[in-house]
Amino acid sequence: MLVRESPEGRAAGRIVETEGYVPLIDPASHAYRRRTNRNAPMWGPPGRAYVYFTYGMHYMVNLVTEPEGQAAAVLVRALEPLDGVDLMRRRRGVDKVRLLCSGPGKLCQALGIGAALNGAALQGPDLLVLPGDPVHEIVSTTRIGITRGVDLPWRFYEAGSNWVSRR
DNA sequence: TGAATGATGTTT
DNA sequence: AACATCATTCAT
Repeated sequence: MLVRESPEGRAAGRIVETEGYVPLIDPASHAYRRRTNRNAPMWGPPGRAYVYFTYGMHYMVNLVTEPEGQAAAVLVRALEPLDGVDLMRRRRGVDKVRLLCSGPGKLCQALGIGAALNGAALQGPDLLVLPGDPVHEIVSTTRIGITRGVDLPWRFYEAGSNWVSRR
């Protein structure tokens, strides 16, 4: 479960879809080659967020998972909205709950995650990752929206979930 | 229900 | 020039 605390209130959801990105062997990873200014948080200590801006209008949030220097991260692609649904609606300008967090750009907008949270602690005042209801059956597929590393089966989602980015 | 497309700014 | 996307539009 991913919790976002802000002055506007709390918004939270259960993580139901992710993608893995690793350095050196994964051509789709921002950290494929080396440390750059943008991907620096991926190379840092685990337990922090890597937030980046893409397509001129969307933020994406990753959870840095491996020890310093290893640059692996998990992209959060979809949440099952649990808390602060009305706040999410306001931020998204959308009514249907199904559309609030069913994509990496959508959930960042719904939770108010932007550049200010790049490098933020995942056990901090603004972001919090907690155990949620367990995911019992996980499906793995190839990743979405990439042009390299297309055969690596590193997208994972909860079987039968209504909240993932593709039905 | 699905394919095509434009929006928009940073990175390489 | 590409990009870890989304909402809208137009076609089936």
